[in-house]
Amino acid sequence: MFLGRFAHALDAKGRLAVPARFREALAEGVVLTRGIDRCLSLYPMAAWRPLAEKVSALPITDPDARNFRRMVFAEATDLDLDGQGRILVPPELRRYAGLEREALVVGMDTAIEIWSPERWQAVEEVMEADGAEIAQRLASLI
Amino acid sequence: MFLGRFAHALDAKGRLAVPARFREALAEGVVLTRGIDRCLSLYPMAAWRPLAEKVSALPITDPDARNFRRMVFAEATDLDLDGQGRILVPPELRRYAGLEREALVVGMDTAIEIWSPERWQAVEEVMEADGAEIAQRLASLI
DNA sequence: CCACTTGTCCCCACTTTTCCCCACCGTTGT
DNA sequence: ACAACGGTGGGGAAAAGTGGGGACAAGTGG
Repeated sequence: MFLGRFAHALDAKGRLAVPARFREALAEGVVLTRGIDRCLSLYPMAAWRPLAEKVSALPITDPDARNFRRMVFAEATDLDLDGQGRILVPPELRRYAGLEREALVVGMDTAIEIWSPERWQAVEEVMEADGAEIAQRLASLI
Repeated sequence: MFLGRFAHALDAKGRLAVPARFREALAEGVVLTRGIDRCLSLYPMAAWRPLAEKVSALPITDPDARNFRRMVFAEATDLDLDGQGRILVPPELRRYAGLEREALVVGMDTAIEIWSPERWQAVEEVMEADGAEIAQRLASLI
């Protein structure tokens, strides 16, 4: 269970420290991939497998499904934490998420998201302004 | 589990280095063949067998099935990696996929695809433009 | 049947990148 | 105040990618 938001630095090599309290759940390996809304998603291996299997099962006869699979798997990377509990974020993913010197590591219960501070702030502002409305609209889904 | 996208050079002899992290899963031999959408597909032998059996089982009475079968098997090659972990891409397949100096080796979970950079970019552009819609449409299949 | 040409494969060497390890520093909690 | 833990930074060893030379085998023509 991942909770909380942590500001960590990306060093010159593109490494990012995972909060110590998350590490135990990630010891079996992780998959880092593009998230929606220009953030990155980090899945523990156990959570990634069922997701990957669903995508793999999409009909190969459907051109859109083929391309969708390509985007999901081509941009994903399987990693292990290094001895210091860090992950290496590939340059392509760094660019996608707009990460430079600083990054926010955000617990999302079953997975982890990684945000550039600027983009995160934009999300926060939206929620601050329209949070009540948004919650109301989602009421039917819960 | 094959993940990620790697740019590697085809040398003058038509050899292509397979990313080191993929090699272990390919040690038992591989089959290289035409993929859909003008890329090449590289299957570990263990994944190829059931696929070949499915294609073989297609009804011989159907003209499309006959042609599909020819396309799959006639251009397929079974290979082993050389000492450096490379495969030799036959000229005919190189031409089919439009490969020249550079190639992208793309993990697709259960298999590997090989793309010319130009064609891959075209796929990326489609997904950038319509990715959100496509994802939404496919959501119903997942 | 033999010589020659062509293409394949194996091996070695070089360059670049990756990753592993160690050391430092700040913060937290005792 | 001190110890321990978590985060940050960098140097060096090992591996990966690339290129080319030479041996071998197969196919072709005389």
